[in-house]
Amino acid sequence: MYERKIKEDLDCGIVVAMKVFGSKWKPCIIDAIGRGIKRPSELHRAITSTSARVIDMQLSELMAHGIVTRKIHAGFPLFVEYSLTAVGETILPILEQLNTWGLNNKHILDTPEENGATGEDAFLSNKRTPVSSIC
Amino acid sequence: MYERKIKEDLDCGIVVAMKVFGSKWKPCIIDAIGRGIKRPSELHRAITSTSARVIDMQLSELMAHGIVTRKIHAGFPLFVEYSLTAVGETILPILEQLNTWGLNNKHILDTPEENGATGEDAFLSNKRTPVSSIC
DNA sequence: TCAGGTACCGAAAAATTATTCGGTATGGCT
DNA sequence: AGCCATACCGAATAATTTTTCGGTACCTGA
Repeated sequence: MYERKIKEDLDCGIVVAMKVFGSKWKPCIIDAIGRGIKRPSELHRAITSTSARVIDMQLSELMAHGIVTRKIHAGFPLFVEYSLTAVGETILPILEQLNTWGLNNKHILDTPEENGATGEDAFLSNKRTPVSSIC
Repeated sequence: MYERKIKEDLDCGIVVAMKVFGSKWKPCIIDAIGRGIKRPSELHRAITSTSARVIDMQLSELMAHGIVTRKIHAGFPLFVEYSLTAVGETILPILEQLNTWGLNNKHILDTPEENGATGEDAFLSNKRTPVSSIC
């Protein structure tokens, strides 16, 4: 018989942030909306690494947490537009840092072996890649 | 019969960053080591929201990715000390931002219902909490 | 009425991640 | 030898997240 022994600690800001936008695709979706890709069909086309269903689900979670809002444009053609809330906007600079870090350090995931024990090599080889993500 | 249809896209820095330190406990571990909590037994005591096994496993992944190094102090008492590599250090400012964001917005996870559609209320109620996490 | 675009959702399966339990090994102390 | 503290690991299970498949519904123009 198993029984969960450990309760969550929501007093840690990092834990909170990871719960709100730390899933596999939410950062990419927030990033895309921040770049002006706002319609579901556009998002589905822009984020090709996952399925439309996933994007829809994550969008509704983001909406439930007040990160994005949904506006229905009636008329024709009927379409929907997601936008970042004021809170959602505050996530963008963090995503930019995450993206920069990832681009500068993507070699880490290249070869499972060969990790300079000191990390100095990796540090020196940083390229300071300009920011731009297309997940 | 299922068959994976979508391949990963490691050209997105955000995806890379999330893979390297985006798991449930890695940010807390990196944060703790950055604060000088370096011995496994210390980490186990400091991070009470998860088990020792998890911390050990995550540490070895962080080591494989060149984020931390392990030093064995022989003699008595024999003990182990983990330290951040130069690359690992570059993660700290990002964690600080994540923590600040989470502390400022933890109310988001409070009530599953009641989300101001605009997010303005949440924005105005931000407290700009000073940074400090004890996961 | 039918095709085509848009937006969405339910449910099952798969994949991933986290957790628990029960070990091993080393060295010092009594 | 027995006990304690340290550090670590294997394997089964649980929990969570992601993915797939197969739908519904609405509106328009042909």
